[in-house]
Amino acid sequence: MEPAAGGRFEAGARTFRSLRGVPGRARGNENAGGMMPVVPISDLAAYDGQEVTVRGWLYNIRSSGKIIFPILRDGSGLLQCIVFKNNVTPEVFEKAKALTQESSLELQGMVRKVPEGKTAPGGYELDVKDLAVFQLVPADQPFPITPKDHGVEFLMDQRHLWIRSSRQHAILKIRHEIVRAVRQFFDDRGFVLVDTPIFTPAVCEGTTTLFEVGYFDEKAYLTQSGQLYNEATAAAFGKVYCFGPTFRAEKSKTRRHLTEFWMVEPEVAFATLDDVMVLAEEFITSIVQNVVKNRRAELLALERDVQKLERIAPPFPRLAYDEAVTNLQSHGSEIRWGSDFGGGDETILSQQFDRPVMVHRYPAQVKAFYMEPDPARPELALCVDVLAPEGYGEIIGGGQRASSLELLNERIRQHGLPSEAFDWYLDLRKYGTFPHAGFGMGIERAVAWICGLEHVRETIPFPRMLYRLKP
RNA sequence: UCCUCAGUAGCUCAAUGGCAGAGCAUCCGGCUGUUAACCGGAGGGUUGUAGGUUCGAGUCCUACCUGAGGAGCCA
Repeated sequence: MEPAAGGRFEAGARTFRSLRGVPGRARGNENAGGMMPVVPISDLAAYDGQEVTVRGWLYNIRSSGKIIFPILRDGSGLLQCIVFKNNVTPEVFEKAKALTQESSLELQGMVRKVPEGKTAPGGYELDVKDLAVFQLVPADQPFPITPKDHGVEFLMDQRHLWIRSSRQHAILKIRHEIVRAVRQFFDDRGFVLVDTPIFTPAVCEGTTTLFEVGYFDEKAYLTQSGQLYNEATAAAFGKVYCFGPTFRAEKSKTRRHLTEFWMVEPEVAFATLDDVMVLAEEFITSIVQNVVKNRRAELLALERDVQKLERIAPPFPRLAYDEAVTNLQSHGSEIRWGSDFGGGDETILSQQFDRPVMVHRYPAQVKAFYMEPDPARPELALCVDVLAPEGYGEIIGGGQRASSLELLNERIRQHGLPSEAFDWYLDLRKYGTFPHAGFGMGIERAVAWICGLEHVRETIPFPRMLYRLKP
């Protein structure tokens, strides 16, 4: 353990000995100095009445003359510690008094339940016996994020520090639970994770702007979807998914946009549009219910209405594009048949239901070139968008893929795409073409909806947006 | 790219065209159960930048910079 550059390192003989025992596992570690286990704050309930060591950062501190309440944060939770002047040496009391916000430290003391009539995070507190500081944050350059209000610009500039705060911590733990549930859902159903490339030679969908990068002597583009490659891997593995970062160079400046975001995309051989609509509703239900079950404390910390999430279950309402247009017009929208929905339209639709609504069979002209036409009405595409409730809008887009070589060639021509870039993709229609379908879900939009956030910028550790590349 | 709004202490914000202020943070002092602790005191400013109007500009005008919200487009 090295002290940070320029930081003060306080180490008495006893302290040094205890600091040598760096924990490798969360529970049951003993530091070299004795039998005292190093315990993460989340596990403290199991150590009631025992002496333990805890390590972390100072979240806040309050004092009252001869009693000091340092609040410790270790990533697993918050712990109120108590330093009574008469229970510790004068040196320990002075060190506790001098602590500054986000200083790193190690505390030793006895775990006990919070007394009747008092409250503290976690319900347990630590009666401190000894204290060692790794680094004292200098008082003349204090931690910039205080417990009071801050503006968005300031907090985004301090994003590397902001993620230590309890609200951001809750959001990112829910993000992790969502990612875990996504993988579990597909893994449990026999899907194979087959990753798709991030450097790509050409446009995927042609409609949106791509980030261009130098690739030795040629140009490459950052992927905007793994879908075309998913179609190749589906022909090899049957049921596949890819999960990784996606890049869109759109100059979009709204609460729903990032230039770099994470997308999970399943693709299923021999599946139809109806099959993936069922898959999508089961998928979303599984994610939401996993979060409700495993991250209830974090949802409550965010003041999310958990009841609204508990209601998420199949079947989701299904709305044909035709019906959606009529519906929107009756709610005052000026949308006309043949055009795509605006953000306001999605909000109008999604606010009418208490669970995600699936809008299917859009006009082919507003969708990507690879969509399979509806055999009953060829002007429609066999596609679906899933709109999250409470006005959150589109979180999933997908559908059935065109399987005819002739049709794809025609579409590529119509869209003005360079056919030589798609020769490998067209091979999939030459060598055992097959009906297949899939969808993509934007992780950040799902996190924003499940957490009940105003903006997707809080759903990813380091957001990349139109006007933000740092930190 | 377009539209709207904003920029004053480290942070969040006040200040009729007339002495640039408060809360938090920091420093000093007080308090043995605090809960964004509280009480008393201190330090802290090129009012985003450059021009202009005026006896006088944080305030009005012009341009630019930075950010926020939205549109288009999208997950």
